[in-house]
Amino acid sequence: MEIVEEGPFRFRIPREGGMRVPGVVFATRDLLPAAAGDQALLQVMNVAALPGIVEASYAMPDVHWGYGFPIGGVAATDTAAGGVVSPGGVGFDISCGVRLLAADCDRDRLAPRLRSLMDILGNRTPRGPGRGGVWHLDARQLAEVLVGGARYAVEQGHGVRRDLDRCEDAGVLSGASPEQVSERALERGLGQVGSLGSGNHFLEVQAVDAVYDESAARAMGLRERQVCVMIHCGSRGLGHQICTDHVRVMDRAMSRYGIEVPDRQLACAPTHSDEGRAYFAAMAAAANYARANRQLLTEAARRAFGETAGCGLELVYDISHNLAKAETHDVAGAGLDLCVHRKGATRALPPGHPDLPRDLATVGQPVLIPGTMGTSSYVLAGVPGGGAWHSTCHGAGRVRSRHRAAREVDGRRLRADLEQQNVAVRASSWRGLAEEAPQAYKDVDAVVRAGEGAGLCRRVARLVPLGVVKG
DNA sequence: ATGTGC
Repeated sequence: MEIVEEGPFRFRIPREGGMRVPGVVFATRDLLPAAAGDQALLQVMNVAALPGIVEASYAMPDVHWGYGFPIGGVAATDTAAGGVVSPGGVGFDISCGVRLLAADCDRDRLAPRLRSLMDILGNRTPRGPGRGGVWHLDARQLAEVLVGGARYAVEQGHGVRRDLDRCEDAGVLSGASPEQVSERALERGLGQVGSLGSGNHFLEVQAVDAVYDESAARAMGLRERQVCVMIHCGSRGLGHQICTDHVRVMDRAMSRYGIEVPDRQLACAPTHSDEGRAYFAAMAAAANYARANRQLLTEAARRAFGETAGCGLELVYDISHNLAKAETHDVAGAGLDLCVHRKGATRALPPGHPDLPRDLATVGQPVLIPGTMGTSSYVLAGVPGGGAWHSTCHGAGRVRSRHRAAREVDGRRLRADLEQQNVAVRASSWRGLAEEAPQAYKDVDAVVRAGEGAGLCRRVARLVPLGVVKG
């Protein structure tokens, strides 16, 4: 394959074969996927063949191999021109995302209480595969969660109104219908609201370690040495089942629409088709589930902080990095209705965008980047003119498979190393911990520098871990 | 990511 360095932080994969648009990768040479067997750039090319794709098949600096679409991929299709929606462009963990809470205390004040706080968070945070959640629902309430998201959770007393002001879409994605969610998905989701899951999901107690933009940080409620909580989780078994169900339906339907894709994992259907609309309605339901999930974990963290440290936690922002959204964008002077897939990529609205919370209108949207255990996480902001439909990276990006990381790293040893660095670790399995070792990931500092260099976002603050509750 | 599989 041909890849052309177009400028700093920007590579181009010219059109060939069935590609309808070029590929554009925002990265440095060092960040390009290089691991043996990593087909991410081939996947960027495959995505470029989707019906209705507009401008380019984009990849963010943390791009790596995924199911059909690369993780770190962004693709928009023109809905009026037969553009498609593809479950593989969202990912199995629908609306997986990050929420950042800012404590009204500094790290020095928390230090003497940190261990007992971590014990309580560790004991009370449901996590690991298949385990239950903190909110026990009946079927009727689950349907309300699927339609109402974090807003329903807050209405039921799990949070405060201001939380919703600081959620993407005010905590609820419209267009969700529980009727499009299978019985099996509902069963899997029933007992998991308020749970982390496993893999790279976590709840971290962090401290603000550096501030790059003082006024933006202040507007977001952040200052040096302040304690924060970062929650990274998604829609659990419910979202996974929805993805599985709709991939199957679309795989069978594609030929009826005359759609051919280079990889079956890119199964898709026109956004206006029955299959496309059904997926969108189910995807929105999973997105609302994920938002309620993060809202319930927020309330659990607030109780733990209140009891042990007498601290409150204010929501900075809640943003998804696995979602397809209906958005209108200016393309060659005309407003087009697009279906924007972001898979392992984060929306980054620029200052002045009408969808921003009023008090962040001049700042831009907070973008939350979870780093790797023991390294940094970042708060970024959207910038004017941001490319790739106002999108940027979502995390460090994996460079070694789970399998290889588990083979090379000893989980107990990793925990001891982290504790040595004063990071308290509450793991759920040694293997799971090993799979998430820092050496399995790209350098998150380099990833966010590349995002900034490519004009996709700007850095606001860096956060370092004090303690991690690992999924 | 996932009751780590069809």
